[in-house]
Amino acid sequence: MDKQALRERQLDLAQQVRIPQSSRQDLALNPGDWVFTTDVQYQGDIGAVAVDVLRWPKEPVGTVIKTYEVTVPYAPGFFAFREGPLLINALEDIAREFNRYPKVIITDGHGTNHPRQFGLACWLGVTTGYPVIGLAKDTLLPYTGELPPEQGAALPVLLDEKVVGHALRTRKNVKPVFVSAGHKVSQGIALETVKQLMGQYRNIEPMRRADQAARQAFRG
DNA sequence: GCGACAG
DNA sequence: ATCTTGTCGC
Ligand SMILES: [Mg+2]
Repeated sequence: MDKQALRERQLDLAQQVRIPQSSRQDLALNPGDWVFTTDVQYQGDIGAVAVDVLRWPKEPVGTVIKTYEVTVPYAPGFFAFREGPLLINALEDIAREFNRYPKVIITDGHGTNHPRQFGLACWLGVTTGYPVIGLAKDTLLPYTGELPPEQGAALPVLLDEKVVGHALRTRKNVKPVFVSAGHKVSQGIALETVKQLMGQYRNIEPMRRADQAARQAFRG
């Protein structure tokens, strides 16, 4: 598939994305709910997927590591087609081996903060039906305004006057991360959920663990 | 045309 | 993302 065909595929699938407008249909996390956070490390054509499992709001349960072959090259704006299938594999393996299913998933990559409002978190949500939140360290779209230096400060990211995500300062005086809804969660709840997972570092706690674990897969 | 880009 | 340990600075 060429770029234009992939763009059309994204625009088509984007029709299936559901971002709740009323709190009635929004994500509601209760104590003990399962939250999965994913990250992937790449080495050649191998991808090591790490899935951090936690019970809301703060109890780390463990991290699962799985490796799969990677067949799709990276291209900005089309990241979902590369990383998405690996995440599906990992979720299927976890379901089979541990009989465990997430209430929400947090991905290392954007949701609606995307030129066609269809980043990795949207793709994963539409593909699986799970609520998904996108979390990335850089943004393709600009945010305007002066982001206060304090931890917890946030500013919206706009696309055609629509809020498609937020810049969130997870640590004082450090470059923000970017939070956006992927599927079945509002921008506001996505932001609040990530805020509650902030720790001492720029990366939220579960993403740090996933990053660390995936990295570990290629060492010893 | 320039620039610049999730992982 | 990867190549990669110690070192510099807030
Ligand atoms: Mg990553």
